[in-house]
Amino acid sequence: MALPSTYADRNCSLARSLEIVGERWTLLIVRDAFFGIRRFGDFATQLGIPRAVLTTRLRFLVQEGVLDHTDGEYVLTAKGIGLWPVMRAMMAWGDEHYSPGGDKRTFRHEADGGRLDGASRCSVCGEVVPPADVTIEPGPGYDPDTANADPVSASLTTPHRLLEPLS
Amino acid sequence: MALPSTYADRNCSLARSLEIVGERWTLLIVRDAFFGIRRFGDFATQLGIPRAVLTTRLRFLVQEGVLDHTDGEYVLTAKGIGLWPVMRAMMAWGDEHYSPGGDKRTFRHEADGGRLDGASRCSVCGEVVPPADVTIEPGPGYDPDTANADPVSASLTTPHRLLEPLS
DNA sequence: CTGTATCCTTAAAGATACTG
DNA sequence: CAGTATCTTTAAGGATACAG
Repeated sequence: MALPSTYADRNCSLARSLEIVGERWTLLIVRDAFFGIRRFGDFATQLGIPRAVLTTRLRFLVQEGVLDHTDGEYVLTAKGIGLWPVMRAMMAWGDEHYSPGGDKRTFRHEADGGRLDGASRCSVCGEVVPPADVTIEPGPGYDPDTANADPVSASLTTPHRLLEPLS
Repeated sequence: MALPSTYADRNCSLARSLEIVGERWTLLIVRDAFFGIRRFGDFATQLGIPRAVLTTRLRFLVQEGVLDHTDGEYVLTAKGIGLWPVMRAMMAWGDEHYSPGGDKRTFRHEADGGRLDGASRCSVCGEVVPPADVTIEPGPGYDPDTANADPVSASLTTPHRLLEPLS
């Protein structure tokens, strides 16, 4: 077979995680879920992912307990929210090495307005802040010119709290 | 085209990172580099990756400045070492949700023997420990039965310091 | 031991149209 | 708006052989 679903080395938790979220598109779907996207069509337009592929990915994430599917909405479960440190670590690395103008997005501790570092530690209170208490806004490196023009993307770049559905 | 090299949304540092390390096998190659593998043949046998694919991946990682290729050895650059938080976050998520017997591997602060959490924070001194000061050993959830039998894998499971070449 | 080079096969991406 | 259904194309897995 060409693309077996399993990496040879299952005795490693990295390989195991990659079997769940290592496929193409998957982490971008999870990211959008953190940013407030919940509906099939919104994922599709925001990501530009083929709808058939999106169907497969969403179904798999629901099956694995990363997303919950109720009333046509896909919402992160506690297990899915547990992926936040992964997202942040990847974003921080990308910002550091591929975004000379500064971070693409700024995350803040809603309670005190402190900036969060790559490990979600607040610059004001020093605590690690869970995603439910985090707000997102465009960062200094965000480039409006290369952003998508659709309404969904526009909602995404409006400052708001993580995990809350888009208005 | 089926698998273009670029995600639509480049205005996101996560998407940008995934363009570099989001391809199949790539993060496992980086993991093995952290664990001390440096030679083409060792990557190939440890991962069971087709040699042609390995060639492509290594070349790309060198081109992107994640690996340095000198004297037939592939070694992580500072930029590559910067991926450690990503690796750890993914391992921690996998351990939590897919390794009921406990963590597959234990990471310790070599200086004081403290255990490191998913953010590489030491349980003894409380500091975030860089990979060069970290030792790796099999964790409680490590299953020797499902481990590879080859000498390379055996070296990997022997307690040792990260980034040091295998003996 | 480090790669390249074939050749075959298949999963899955992309594009587009369509159904409930 | 949610999701299927086709159809074409391609990356990459698997096997194997070979060159420096």
